[in-house]
Amino acid sequence: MKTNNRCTVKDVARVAGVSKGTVDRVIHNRGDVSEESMQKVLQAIKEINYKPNLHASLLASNKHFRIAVMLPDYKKGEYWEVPNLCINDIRKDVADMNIIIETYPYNQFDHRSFDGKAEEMMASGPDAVLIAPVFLENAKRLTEKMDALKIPYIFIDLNVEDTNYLAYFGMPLFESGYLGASLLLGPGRESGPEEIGHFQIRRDNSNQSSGNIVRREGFMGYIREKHPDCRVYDECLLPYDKEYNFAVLDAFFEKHPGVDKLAMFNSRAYTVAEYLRERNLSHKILLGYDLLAVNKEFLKSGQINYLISQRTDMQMYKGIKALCDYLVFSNVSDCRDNYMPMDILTAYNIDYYTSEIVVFNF
Amino acid sequence: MKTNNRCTVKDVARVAGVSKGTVDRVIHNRGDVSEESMQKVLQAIKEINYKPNLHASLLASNKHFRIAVMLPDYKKGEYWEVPNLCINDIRKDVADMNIIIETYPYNQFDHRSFDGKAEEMMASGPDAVLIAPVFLENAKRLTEKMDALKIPYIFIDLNVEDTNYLAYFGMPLFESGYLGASLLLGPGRESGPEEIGHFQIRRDNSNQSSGNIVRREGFMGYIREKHPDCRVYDECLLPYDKEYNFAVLDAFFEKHPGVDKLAMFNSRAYTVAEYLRERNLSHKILLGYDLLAVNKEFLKSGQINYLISQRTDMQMYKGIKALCDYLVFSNVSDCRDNYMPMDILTAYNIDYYTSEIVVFNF
DNA sequence: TTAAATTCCGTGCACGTGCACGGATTTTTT
DNA sequence: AAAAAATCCGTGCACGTGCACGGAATTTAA
Repeated sequence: MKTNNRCTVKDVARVAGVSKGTVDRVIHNRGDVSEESMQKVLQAIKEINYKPNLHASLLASNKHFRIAVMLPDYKKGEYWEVPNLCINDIRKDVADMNIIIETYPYNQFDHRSFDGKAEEMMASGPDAVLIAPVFLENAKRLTEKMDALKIPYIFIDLNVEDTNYLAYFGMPLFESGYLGASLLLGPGRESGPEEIGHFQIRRDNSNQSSGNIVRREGFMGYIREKHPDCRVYDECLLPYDKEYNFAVLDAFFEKHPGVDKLAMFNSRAYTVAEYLRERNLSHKILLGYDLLAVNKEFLKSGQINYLISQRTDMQMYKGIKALCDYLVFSNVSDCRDNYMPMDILTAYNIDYYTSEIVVFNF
Repeated sequence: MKTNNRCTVKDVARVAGVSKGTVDRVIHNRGDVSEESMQKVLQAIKEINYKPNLHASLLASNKHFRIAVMLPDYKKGEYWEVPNLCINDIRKDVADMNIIIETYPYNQFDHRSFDGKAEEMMASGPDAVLIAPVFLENAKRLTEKMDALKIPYIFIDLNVEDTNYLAYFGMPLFESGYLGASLLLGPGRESGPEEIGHFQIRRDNSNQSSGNIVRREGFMGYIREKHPDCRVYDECLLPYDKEYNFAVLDAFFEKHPGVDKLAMFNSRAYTVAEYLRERNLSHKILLGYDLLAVNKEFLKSGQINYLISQRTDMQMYKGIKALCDYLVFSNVSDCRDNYMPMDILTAYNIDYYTSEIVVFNF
């Protein structure tokens, strides 16, 4: 416990032989400074390695930044629950830094809902925006308005190409499919034919971006490269119709009794896991994505063998952090497209898969 | 961008009908306050939901906390390199919070070095200490001195039982062995005999804590439970003697030609990986621990199939954060023993295994 | 040569909290 | 009853930066 001795504007002023007002004008290049004084001040700053005191600065300039967040709304246990819930934590974490977060949740199945919330959001006049752009076209239209007003924005989870986004944080989709195949087939596998089942969920809205297609490409890429004699059978399920799905799966396994390895490229692996449990087919290996609570249960009970996950809360934190850096310091990260780690989860490491976030602002 | 309107001590004073000095005395319960005023102030604080302004506080009480860090010194590419290097980042990240980090690196092969650095460290009079206690006995003796001076301390990576540590951050060793076995044997394996090789590194200093023994127990636990007809053969290597090790391995595989799955419970899987490459034995499955640069290379080239890793930098961040919370707010986390996630790394997700740290303090 | 405009710069207050000092009131002692 | 002690509390300055105001010095206009 000792006392501070970092140098201040007053020190800079003394060294430069000017007043602290002049130093201030130089630092915030606010004009009204002669070239001579400017050079003296810059020299002094460098000489004594002056760094502004964040606390004094934040205290004196008593301003708040407002960040708007547009995420899909959610039902309990669904994919978007975690990012939504973690907003509250983030809010607390950045409150001390004079940053206010406002949310504009939209219906992920209704693009008009997105447009409505976007309008509402723009009307509030935010300083920066974070968006999960489920509706690519609508999001793209929104970017044009933000560009016009010079409001910086960041994409989460999905990316909208050819826009002026400040940064993007998400999973590498192709690679996550590739990784999935490598897990399902395992290392040291002798070559030879093998049958694999792939179940997708039918989508009705073609405007929605579908990362699953890219994942499947990655998956097939691995198989083509490493085990070209493997065969993948696709089948289509429905989001919530258990009876229908069970019938489809019964038919599928009757037709393909040799299929022991199963993959799903969305977050609904629990659908098939439920089937495997009820039909006593636990020997089949099932791979899924995203750590929903129900997926976690099936992972622990053995119906799901691998889950590939990313820390969705981390996307949020990194996104907000990037916006803060931009707003407060005009810092733009050198890396626009940021891919999150792909975490491999099994029954034996899932219990220790806790939050990795460290926030140092008290 | 709008202006702040959070309430201040002045507001509390007004509501409570006292002066801000009295409010201050209540907040820091520094005595000299009548029971009556105390109650009025507490009531007022609750009523208007007063939260102190961190920046004003940090600015006014111009004090610095000093945290001492005792880690093993390292050679490039070794296990302790990452924690050591990340200290510099942490230092920057906490500098704005009036926290100074001082390091006392010791020789991890010489317990007298530990004692010497410990003495030096204690002489400097730190406010808190973070320790990686490679030498359990020596660390234990150090804790007694720190207890006497009421200096809080935290353990990293290894834990010293029966001490008053504030918190511990590390990998769950037993479970990491259990997980390793589950990966090596894979899901959906039919029961039947199988031979597994385990290579340890000879240690000469019994005072050094050895997590590897616990890891092996976890490994064997899985095999006993799930695949009791598997057989594990142990073999002993030396840290740096390539010629000796190759001879040992040659003999081992001549004796046990059926062994195709290999495990090492320390960070030196690269030793065996090098052998496998030179002898063209890439079909054997090798499991190791800890993401050294050289292990990463062998992972990508296929000689190592699985690495189980933890984010060692995260240990450091969480440890320092816990100390900060204690020093600044007297906050003690409800959880003393904190186990880090066990990350499964393969050739196909390693490239995206980047730092997950988000620091919000600017 | 004087007045007006321009350029440049110093002064001083505000932000909200920590803390030292000393004053006012009450209680205890002699 | 007077003096001493103890208890309680208000005032005011300091922390380092942001920013507004106005003054001094210089240049331009009249």
